[in-house]
Amino acid sequence: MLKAERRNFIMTKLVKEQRVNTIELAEVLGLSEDTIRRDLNKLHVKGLLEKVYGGAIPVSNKEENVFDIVISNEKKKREIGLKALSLLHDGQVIIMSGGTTNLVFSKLIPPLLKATIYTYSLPIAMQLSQYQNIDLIFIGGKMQKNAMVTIGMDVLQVLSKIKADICFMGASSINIKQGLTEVGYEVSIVKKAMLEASDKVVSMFTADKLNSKTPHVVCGIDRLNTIITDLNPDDELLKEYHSAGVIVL
Amino acid sequence: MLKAERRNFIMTKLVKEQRVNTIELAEVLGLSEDTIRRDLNKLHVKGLLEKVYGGAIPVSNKEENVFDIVISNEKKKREIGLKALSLLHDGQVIIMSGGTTNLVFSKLIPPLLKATIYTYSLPIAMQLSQYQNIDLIFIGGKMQKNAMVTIGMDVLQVLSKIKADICFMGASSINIKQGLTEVGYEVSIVKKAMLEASDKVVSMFTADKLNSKTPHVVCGIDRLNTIITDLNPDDELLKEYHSAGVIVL
DNA sequence: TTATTTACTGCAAATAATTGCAATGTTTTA
DNA sequence: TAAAACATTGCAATTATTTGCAGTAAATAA
Repeated sequence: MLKAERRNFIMTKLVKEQRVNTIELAEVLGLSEDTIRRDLNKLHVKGLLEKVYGGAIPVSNKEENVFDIVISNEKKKREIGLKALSLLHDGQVIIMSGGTTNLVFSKLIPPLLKATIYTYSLPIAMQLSQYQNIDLIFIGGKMQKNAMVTIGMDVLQVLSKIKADICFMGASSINIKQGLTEVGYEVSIVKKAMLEASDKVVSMFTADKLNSKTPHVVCGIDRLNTIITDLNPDDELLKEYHSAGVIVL
Repeated sequence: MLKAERRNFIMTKLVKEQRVNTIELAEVLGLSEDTIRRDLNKLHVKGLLEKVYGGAIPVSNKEENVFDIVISNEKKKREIGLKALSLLHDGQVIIMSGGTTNLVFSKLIPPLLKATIYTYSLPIAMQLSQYQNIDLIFIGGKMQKNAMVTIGMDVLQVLSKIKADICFMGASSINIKQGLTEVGYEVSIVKKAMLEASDKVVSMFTADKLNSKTPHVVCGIDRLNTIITDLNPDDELLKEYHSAGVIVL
């Protein structure tokens, strides 16, 4: 592990847990406490954290910035996104749902791809707005604040009027029996409309979502053309999905 | 393997794994570490990666992060925003245009304000999405990428159907004769629609926009109820506007 | 206060990076 | 075509960085 990686690891842990402990870090990283302390000192000098006796905490006066989106499991999500790139082609009409997996994917899109992309996620739209050859259409409506996506009638109405080649859909949970399920009712409705509007449906999610369930059904797995996870496609966990006729990447 | 190929290989691996290790690369490519280091140096000089002890990591893309919005004259814009706060009341229906002045204003809104806000700007929507008591409606449409706002028919259609109490409108340029003018045609059209949809129009801009002109007319100054700048309201520069019946804050 | 835990400092060993140099291969020029 | 100029690569010597350890200092807890 490179030093830079290690410092990243520390910062990520700090953001996630709002504190880090010197001894614990030394154990986890398999290094001496001295080294960890030196890292913490460097990060402190850079103003990235506040050192305290026993470890470190986030810098106190750092005002909460809505534009800093914390992505968990970013590495896994990047692997997923890289696999998904093979599904992109010039000229496609694409619908992208929200979620951090799709956000990571958005960052990996080839800079010169020519495509039309519909989305209803603010962060994804911001990310995609940097691509010069992409026609980007934001699906307006009432904002669901925590997820930063639009929901409701307006969204459904727009989706009912478009026809896309492919749809990249995040997932709260998936299992063989119920298929794709969502935490929120409104989001499940919107996702249903996305399905209807797309020829092909690709669902991307980290393996921890496999074989879990949330309240609102979106669709059975027979409705999915492709699923992409961070696992090897012939992992035991994915066997059932493959048998059910889903392409597993 | 050509040198160019090799460097491509390194860059690809770097993007995929977010790190490369000198020794590992030397093994994989069957070359000495020295050669790899020379490659990494070249790529570093070209700005394609960040060299660190033991290998390299991607260039810290903090600078080109779309989520980091650079705000010029932030201090002045904050002054303007603070003045504008007096115009906010619970229960209002508000339309907010884009621009960094409005973005700064958005950050200053009292956390508990109860209001309905329509906007067509991605950054402003992201900012406003943190307020729990604000009903936020994003006006969808085709994205204009540099400004990160939606434009076009869809936007006009939504605006034609709403009625707001107040509209906070940024400005490219303003002068006594032509009034408010814009750089882009599409944006000027959208702003006209905003005017029509609002009882009251407030325009906020830094003083450097005063007495300047851009190609596309939005409206005469008689159409503005209030203008807010970073100047003192009875500054000489604002006299004419005051005489024309505009409230100057 | 004392005991205990945590942090800092200098030092040495290990690891990595840089530099000059020579051998080899490639391109340009006469 | 041959010679010269240039580029690439690996090696060795030198230099720089990182790391853990030991001793000591500082902070916290009892």
